[in-house]
Amino acid sequence: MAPKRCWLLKSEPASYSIEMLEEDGRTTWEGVRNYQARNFLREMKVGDRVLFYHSNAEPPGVAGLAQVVHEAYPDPFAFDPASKYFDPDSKTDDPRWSMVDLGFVERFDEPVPLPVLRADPALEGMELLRKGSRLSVQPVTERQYDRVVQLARERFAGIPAAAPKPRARGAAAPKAKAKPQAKAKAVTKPKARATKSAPKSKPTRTRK
DNA sequence: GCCAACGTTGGC
DNA sequence: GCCAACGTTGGC
Repeated sequence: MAPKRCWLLKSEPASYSIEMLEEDGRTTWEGVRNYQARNFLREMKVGDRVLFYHSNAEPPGVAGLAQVVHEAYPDPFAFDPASKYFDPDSKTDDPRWSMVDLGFVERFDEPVPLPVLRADPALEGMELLRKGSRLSVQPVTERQYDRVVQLARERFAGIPAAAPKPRARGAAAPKAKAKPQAKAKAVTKPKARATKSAPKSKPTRTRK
């Protein structure tokens, strides 16, 4: 089996939050209208792990985990003139935009805020932390992924950089527990924001 | 609300 | 192909 990759996806919680994903169990990730982000979507494989990031939130931060449950396929919203994701230049015989399906994995008890990510030396170089980084779909290394998860656990436990628990020789490494996958109900709800190449339709602004 | 950073568009 | 104008993202 191909090794699983790790990603970070941004969403405005007012548009689509980790809480909504938890409730839905799974969702479609339409609406990405940026070529670089699209290309990353197309690289995704079922089982890839996803950091679910809340942008334009207070505070912005990684709010939980998801996983890829369906690889990339043409984004039909690009063909729908009524959709805010409509792109008249995307033809059905040559779809320009792609989307994936995401499954809920876990909602952090508390999001890991952006300033905490920035302050962590282990996350130096992470795309999200680059000045001016706007990419809504971005790869992260496994090391970065694991570190963010660790930060989430530590913060809620209220302990500083915990020393690893001693483990009996030969004992299996503890697995990060994932909450049971909620029932797979298909939802169709625009949420991923991205640069519009389509002339109409503004993404929902969440505040100002 | 401000604005830096970035992507896209279109005139030339 | 250049690049100015414009629109968007998203932290602050």
